[in-house]
Amino acid sequence: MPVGTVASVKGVSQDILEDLGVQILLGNTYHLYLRPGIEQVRKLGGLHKFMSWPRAILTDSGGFQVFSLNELRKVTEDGVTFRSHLDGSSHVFTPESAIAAQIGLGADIIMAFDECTEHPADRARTQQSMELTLRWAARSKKYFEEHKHEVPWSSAPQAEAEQQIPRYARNDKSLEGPLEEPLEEKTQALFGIVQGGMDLALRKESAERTIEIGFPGYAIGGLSVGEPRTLTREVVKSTIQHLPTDKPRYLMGVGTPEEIVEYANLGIDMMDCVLPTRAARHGLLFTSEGKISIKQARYIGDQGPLDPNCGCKVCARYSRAYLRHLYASNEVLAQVLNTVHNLSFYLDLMRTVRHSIALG
RNA sequence: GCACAGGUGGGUGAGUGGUUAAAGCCAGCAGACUGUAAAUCUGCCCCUCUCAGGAGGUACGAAGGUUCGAAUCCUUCCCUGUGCA
Repeated sequence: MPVGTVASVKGVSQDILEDLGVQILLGNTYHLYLRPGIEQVRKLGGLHKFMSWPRAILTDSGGFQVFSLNELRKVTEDGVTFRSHLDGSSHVFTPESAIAAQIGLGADIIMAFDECTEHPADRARTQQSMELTLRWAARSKKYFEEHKHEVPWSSAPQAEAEQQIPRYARNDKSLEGPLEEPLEEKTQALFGIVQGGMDLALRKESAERTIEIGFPGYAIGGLSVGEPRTLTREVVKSTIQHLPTDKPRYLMGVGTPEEIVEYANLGIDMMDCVLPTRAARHGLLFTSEGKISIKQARYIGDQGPLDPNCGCKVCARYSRAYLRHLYASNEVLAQVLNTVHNLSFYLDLMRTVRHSIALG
């Protein structure tokens, strides 16, 4: 899932994303809540319509932002008080308001409001944080069940609503990949999030108790927060065993090309990461032959394609020398082309993974 | 020719007697980036050694001088800009 935090995958337009075969995008409740505002998006017909994205969207609840904004926040039992990174104004998110916001945005998949436990954290702190996330998960679900029919597209006039119905509910055959039976109810899907830090026992407990609350999909959160990568893998490998195989299992916030293959191999169904898009903007490109820092002087006269084994439009058309020049010249086009390539590389990789799974 | 204003490291531009190999910015080089406060951030960026902490050399237009000590003060010269002839 490419990340489009503010209803924009930085550097590329929606038609490019469609051409790349992107099936689902990530958006962020926190950012959209601050600007342009949930009510504004709702009035404009929901996030799909607002950003003109006909396929699926997943919104993150804002739990992670609260974590990353760490000097600007205050966590209590009820929720989180934080200050806007835009203007310093004070706001409160609770499980209820985070879900209400996500209903207002109308994404296909929405996330329970969680606390992303910082790393490192001792066992007591990790457990206390995990317990809080569990209580918030129950509150998230309760609020969602009571309000899930209020999404913009479900309350819109029929014709318009049909257009805005998310892809998974529409059973859109034009998209690649096997499709399951359409859901009976045309509502959003609220996923729970497993926490528990780096403590495997707590991870197990968090998984079991989150399952007890009951969600149509489960995420593993609280990773990629500064821990060594080997530890991330260990926690995922252990945690996933406690999650049902007949529900989507979503690992939040990873990873490198090597890692996403590894995690898929462990059974992870969904992943999101800013890495391909951010790295692209910073001149770091992923190729079949490893990472390439296109800003390096060695590429100044390199007439070859970025990745000879890549079929993307950038590799088909432009040389490394040109891409380096665009980057060095600070051209916006560098960001566009680099992002197109990195996303293309990631999506190709995932297609290969799906193909491999299909082949057993 | 005269009168002002200037000449600082690849560029720009601070510094106007010692704590200055000389701020900042740009360019250049390298690195980081993993549920996006990120077109961002970090390091290097005169030369030579280095046990990486440092050591030595050269340097603020040129040449002389004053001084314990000069990019900073003085003299002459060269050059640039502007104005007047």
